[in-house]
Amino acid sequence: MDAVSDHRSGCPINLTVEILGDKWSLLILRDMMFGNRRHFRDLLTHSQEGIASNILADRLKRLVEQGMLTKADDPTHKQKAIYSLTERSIELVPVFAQIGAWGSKWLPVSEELSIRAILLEQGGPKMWEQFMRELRRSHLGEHVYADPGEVPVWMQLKAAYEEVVARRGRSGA
Amino acid sequence: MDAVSDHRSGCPINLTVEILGDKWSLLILRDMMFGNRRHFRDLLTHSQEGIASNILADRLKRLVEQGMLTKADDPTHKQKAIYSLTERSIELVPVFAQIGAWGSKWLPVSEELSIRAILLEQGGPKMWEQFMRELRRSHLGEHVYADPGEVPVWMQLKAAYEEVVARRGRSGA
DNA sequence: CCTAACCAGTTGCAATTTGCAAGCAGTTGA
DNA sequence: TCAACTGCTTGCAAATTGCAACTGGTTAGG
Repeated sequence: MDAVSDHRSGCPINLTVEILGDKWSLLILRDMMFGNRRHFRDLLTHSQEGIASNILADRLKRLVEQGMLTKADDPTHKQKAIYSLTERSIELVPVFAQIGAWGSKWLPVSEELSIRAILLEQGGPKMWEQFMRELRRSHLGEHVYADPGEVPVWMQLKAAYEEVVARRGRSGA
Repeated sequence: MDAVSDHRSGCPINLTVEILGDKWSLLILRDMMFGNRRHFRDLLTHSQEGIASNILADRLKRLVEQGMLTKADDPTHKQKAIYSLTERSIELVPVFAQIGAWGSKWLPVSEELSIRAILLEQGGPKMWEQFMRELRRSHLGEHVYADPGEVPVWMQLKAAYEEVVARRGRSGA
């Protein structure tokens, strides 16, 4: 019944690794967060890295059990399930921002896939907070109204991505 | 020869996961960074989570290959190897800080193992930078002099940890 | 000099996890 | 009515993990 029971240790890094420390969980959350994917097939067929369906099913199940996601019926389709981020997974935004910044600096990233990470890094905690508010609205159904003067983060990220893709399409390979 | 060759995708999150996305790599870096461990035996026998020697050997090899660590002979002992962090692994400090903060908030951490994470979060980017300077000095041998007025971060973390341990020793279990 | 402890791993093996391809029952839209 | 789509499941080979024992060499103490 101890906080440590069933875990290798009570260290916050270790406990996080026990949940997210595999080759796929973080990528699924990334796709839900930044790619706006909410359905199984959507995650499966648009996966950049080519996740297998059995792995996806297993990870979704685990993430739901761990409180990182919730699963609900889609009212528009009897077979469809909608997966949503929870508050605890939404609060991974700063973690994603730092990992994205680190990866963009040190690893052989492709330009069109790293532009969003760079933008998110430059935006800083203020932009992260705004993005988390947007995620709460669409995933938790919170009726928070956005500042009418601000451009939604997801829209900024989308525009930046498409700008790079268009530019590369015109000139390079 | 492309940036994507040999990788599942050029996404910074994915590339980071390919390096650190397993149950042990991040913990080894954590122990080197925050536990000041530099030798194989040291990492093996003081591992909170009980890593096996073959896994440790494999991960150290991989981390060296990936440029996250360097390995050198210890001049005081012919059989000893000294492992050091590199600039790229030192720059994971903000990532550790965010993960530690997230884990401390959402997971069943033990108080004595999370106090350092909380302190590092409260310290913010300024403290992270100072800590990275300290790591550069001891792992990269850089001759950067610390501001004489500031208490080293590792010392602050150590003091906070010991304070919790002492307090819990007196009262609780 | 002898010996026990210490050094960084290695080896063998069983159990678990992964990745791939194919398949499934039910649902929907044309 | 039927093809396409829904979220998975199954079977199986390959890779990875975890455990325990072991290795060849080094060093400190008596």
